[in-house]
Amino acid sequence: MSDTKDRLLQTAARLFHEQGYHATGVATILREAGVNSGSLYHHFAGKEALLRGVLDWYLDQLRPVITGPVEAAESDPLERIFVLLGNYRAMLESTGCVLGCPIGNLALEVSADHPAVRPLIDANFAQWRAVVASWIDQARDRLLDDVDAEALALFVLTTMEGAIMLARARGTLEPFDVAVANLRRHVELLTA
Amino acid sequence: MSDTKDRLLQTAARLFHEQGYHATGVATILREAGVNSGSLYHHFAGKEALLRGVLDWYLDQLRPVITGPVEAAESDPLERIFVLLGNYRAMLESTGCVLGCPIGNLALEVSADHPAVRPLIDANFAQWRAVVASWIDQARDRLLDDVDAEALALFVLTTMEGAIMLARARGTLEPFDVAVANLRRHVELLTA
Amino acid sequence: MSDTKDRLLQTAARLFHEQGYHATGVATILREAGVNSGSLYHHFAGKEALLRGVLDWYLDQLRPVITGPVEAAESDPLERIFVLLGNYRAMLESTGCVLGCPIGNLALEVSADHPAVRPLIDANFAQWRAVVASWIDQARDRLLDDVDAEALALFVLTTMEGAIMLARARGTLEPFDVAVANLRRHVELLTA
Amino acid sequence: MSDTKDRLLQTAARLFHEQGYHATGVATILREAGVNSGSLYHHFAGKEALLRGVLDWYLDQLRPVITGPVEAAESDPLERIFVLLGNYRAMLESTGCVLGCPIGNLALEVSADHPAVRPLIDANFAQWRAVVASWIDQARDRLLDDVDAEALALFVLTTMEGAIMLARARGTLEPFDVAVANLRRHVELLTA
DNA sequence: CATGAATGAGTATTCATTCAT
DNA sequence: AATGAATGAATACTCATTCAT
Repeated sequence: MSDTKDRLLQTAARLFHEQGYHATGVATILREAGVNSGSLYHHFAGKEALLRGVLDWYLDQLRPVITGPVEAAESDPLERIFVLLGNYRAMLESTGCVLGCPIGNLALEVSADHPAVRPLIDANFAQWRAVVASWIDQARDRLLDDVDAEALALFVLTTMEGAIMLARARGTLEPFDVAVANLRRHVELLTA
Repeated sequence: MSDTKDRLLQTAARLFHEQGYHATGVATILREAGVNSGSLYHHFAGKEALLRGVLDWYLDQLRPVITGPVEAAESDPLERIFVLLGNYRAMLESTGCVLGCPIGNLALEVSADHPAVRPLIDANFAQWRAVVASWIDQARDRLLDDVDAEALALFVLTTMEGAIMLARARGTLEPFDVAVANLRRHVELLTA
Repeated sequence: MSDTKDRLLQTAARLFHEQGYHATGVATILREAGVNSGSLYHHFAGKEALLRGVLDWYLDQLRPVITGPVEAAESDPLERIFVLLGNYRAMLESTGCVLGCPIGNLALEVSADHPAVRPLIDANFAQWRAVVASWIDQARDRLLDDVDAEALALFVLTTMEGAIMLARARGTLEPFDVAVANLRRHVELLTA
Repeated sequence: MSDTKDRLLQTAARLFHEQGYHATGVATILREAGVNSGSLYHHFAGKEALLRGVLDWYLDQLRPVITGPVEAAESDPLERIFVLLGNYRAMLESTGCVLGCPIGNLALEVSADHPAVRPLIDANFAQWRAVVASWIDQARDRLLDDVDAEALALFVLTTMEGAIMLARARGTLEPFDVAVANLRRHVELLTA
């Protein structure tokens, strides 16, 4: 991948995360990436294609950057869930509860009117969920028999996305922490 | 409240919900409300003030329109939670999983760069949560002693917001239903 | 004159002086005067008519407020010129060289495209010049025979307006003081 | 310099001179220059930056276009002053006393609320004054010993700016001619 | 592949003014 | 005389995109 294209993707990813898709102008991406407008349209069909490129890139990064390190750092499969959530908490904390999950931000803003983008957002969610499901599956002998790993993984994801949303709205970590505490209680009840 | 102002609020509420805040142009609001540009700025200081008006209006509507009917239709306090979630499901279903919670849509898009709006989003979440907490509190003798009504109400909210987000991203109701099923299981475990 | 009309005139006079005619919006005048838009158009035909009202008011004020006090404070007719210029200097000084002669500000901005206003600006200049000419005339026996009082009065006025312009452009009183020093020298040469 | 940028500068210079800064809309400049709105903001940061560009351009033009021809046409240094003033008189005459000094017009309108512009206006005045001072300096042996070339040059400038202002307000050349006659008398007295 | 000028519809907002009450 | 909502053209400026070099 050319350096220019890479710089565009990283800059766009950051700005879409910080400001959202519509609030981020192409001119801002170009300026901050140090790229000319002509070059953007050489590498991407337009702003939406750049967004798709960003979501592809997130998908590639998910295992090596997001879930892989959690697996390396924590061997207990159920505990990995809470280490992962703790990492998102750390991002919220270090940014004053401004930056949460980049996919979640885009999901609500872009799903409705950009049909070509929605599958990529869904794919990111699906892979995140699949990794967490694999962890739960590894702990299936500690869980009640009727626990569905895929379903519980989705519940982890909805909790995280909802928790980030409320933490951003409040401007404090409290909603995030309360939501995660509820989730932990739920997992404990399922392991009783 | 004047007719013009009311029409602006209702039109803006609908468009912000359907398209998001940034993707909705003032010109579109004016055209669909049948209002001249000058009149908007007679009633509101600007687009952001209009958004604040919308969020104030949502707050006023919450009990009479959202939670009140649930209380009228269902007497079991815990079951009310699932009736309420069912109503959001119905909105998703009738719009092809496009329209979910109007507050949640705005929370992620606007929290970061519109500091004057964030408290109003938080207030909407807080009041929703307070009503649900009051229901849980009414059922406290059926719940484990250590259940915190406020905390559990927040968990209901994060589940709902996360569930709507995933249903919109997928374009189907499945994630919503799976999340709600998890939540129901959680409540059942707390009533054992 | 009604209180409302008076307040409009005084507020408009101040704002036109501070910001200029085009840069002052009617809405600002109304807000700062505490008057409704309907009332303005009851008393004046429009913004330009308000400006004409201001210029009429300046003309009324000229003798009682501008030149009268100079005559009361200084008996030497030639010295009165420099007392008068000193008063304009004081206004420049107390406003950081921002506010000079209100008529001069408007003359350049409005003469070209508001033909109904120009005669009023000219009348203000003419009356100012007439008063100064009367002072010079009182000192005619101390001046060279060929000194034309009207002509010299105009020279005083051009010096003052040019001096204010340069002081505003520089942001210091130096150009004003230098110009007045030149003028004093000129008067001295004419009294030799 | 690109053709587009040049056309913008020349058109803006003309319109700012004819109508003033605030009374000239960006749309008018664009229409008369035959330039698209986007292009203006490619070359200039905004309307004020365009004004700064105009003032820079005036500064560049001052010697080659304004004072240079005077030096070529008239060898007597003191007489050059009156040739220069005569050129401004010709501009007033050919435009029905509407167009005077483009810098003076802007000085009063823009000095107060556009701090970034003021130094450029001052620079134009300063350079004009410096050229005239150099002429006076060349005639220093014909002038009284205590004549300060810089101070007298400023007096020439204030006279000219004040004279143009009054000629525009009156709509005739008479105030200009009277002011210049006074100035000529002053110079004669200094050469006695 | 890069450059950067050009495009022109679109943005939110302000303008002076009118008018029904 | 006063009120304040309504009017809609005009304001300065930004948008994503195109294209000749």
